[in-house]
This record gives sequence, structure tokens and C-alpha cells, in this order.
Amino acid sequence: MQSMVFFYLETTGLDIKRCDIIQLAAISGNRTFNMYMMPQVAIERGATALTGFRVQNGKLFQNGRAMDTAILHEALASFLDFLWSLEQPVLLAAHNARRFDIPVLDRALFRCSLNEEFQQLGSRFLDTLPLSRALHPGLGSHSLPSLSNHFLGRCYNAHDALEDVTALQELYIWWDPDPLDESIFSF
DNA sequence: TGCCAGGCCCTCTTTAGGGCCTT
Repeated sequence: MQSMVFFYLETTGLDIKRCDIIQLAAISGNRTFNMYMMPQVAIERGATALTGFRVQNGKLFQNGRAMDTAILHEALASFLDFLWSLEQPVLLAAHNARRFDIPVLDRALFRCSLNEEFQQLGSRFLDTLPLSRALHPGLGSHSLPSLSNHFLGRCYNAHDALEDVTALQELYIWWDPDPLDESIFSF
């Protein structure tokens, strides 16, 4: 029996070759993971506007509240510990995972020389964005807030990684996709 | 000063362009 893990990143921007991870959150059943990291590159203005993250005097703030941060290596090592603590194998799911979350996470793992340890997990990935488009082709928008609003009937605090993964897990449970559909969008 | 990515998908397409999705 595999563990389904929904994960999300808040980053300094959209350029996957340059951005740093600020927040990494994951949820599997009722087990959650959530850590904040001090970015090494400037947070783009647009990212601050959306996420509320700002660095001031060497400290990370979210919407004016000082956050406890770890260095990137510590946070990623803790994330790997979290994944190892789950029933194996692990299926890691994120919204637009293939184009955004996975390349950003890959690059961060490589920078911290943790990529080989991550590969030992043998995790597979699932991108819920193309899955959503395949399951619900008539929908105008497949952004996570739109999907949450449409299927769960509520808005939530988008652009906080823990809120995002919680919504994504609820959405996935609601969808209850056919295992075949799930496998088509896994890699 | 002002702006800053990128790859997939769709269509009024394929000798292209624009919208979507992520921060």
C-alpha cells in the first residue's frame, strides 16, 4: 500500500532556475510537514504580494509575523525523514508539479547533495493539474483556488503552502479518481 | 526606467500566438 503525499512550495518567484524555496509543506492522511527557509535570493515583488513573505533585517516575515526558519539542508533532510517515516512507496502529488514544484525541489535537493538520498526513496510523482483537466474538461479554470471553490464550495488562504496542500488533499479525496487516471498522470 | 520564466495546450494552427498554471 503506497502513501499518498501532497506537497507544496512557496518560493521567491516563478523562475524555476533561480527561485529559492521559502516554505515546504506536505500532508499525508492526518500527518503534516511544514517548514520555512531563509531564501538566498530576493523575493520578487509579485511573490511578496501573493504570499506575504518578506525578508527584513535578516529575518523572514509572513504578513508581518516573524517566522522560525531552517537552513535549506536542514529542511530538506527533515522532509526526507518525513517521507521515510511513511508507509513505502510514496506517491508525491502537487498541482502543476511537473512544471514547477518538481524542478524546484530537484534543484534544491541537488544543491544540498540530497538528491541521491531522495532517489533511494523511489518515489513517484503525480501532477494534479493535467489530472484535473482530464477529469473535468468543461471547467474554465483549473487553478487550485478555483478548484477548491468549485468542488469544495469554499475559499481558503491560498499561497500558504500548508493551506494549499490541505485543500489539494481534500480535493483529491472528493475527486476519488480512477486508479487508471491516477497512473496516467504519474511518472 | 521598467521589466523580468517557461512549457504545454488550444485554436481563428502547423511558416503562430496567446492563455494557462505555478511564486
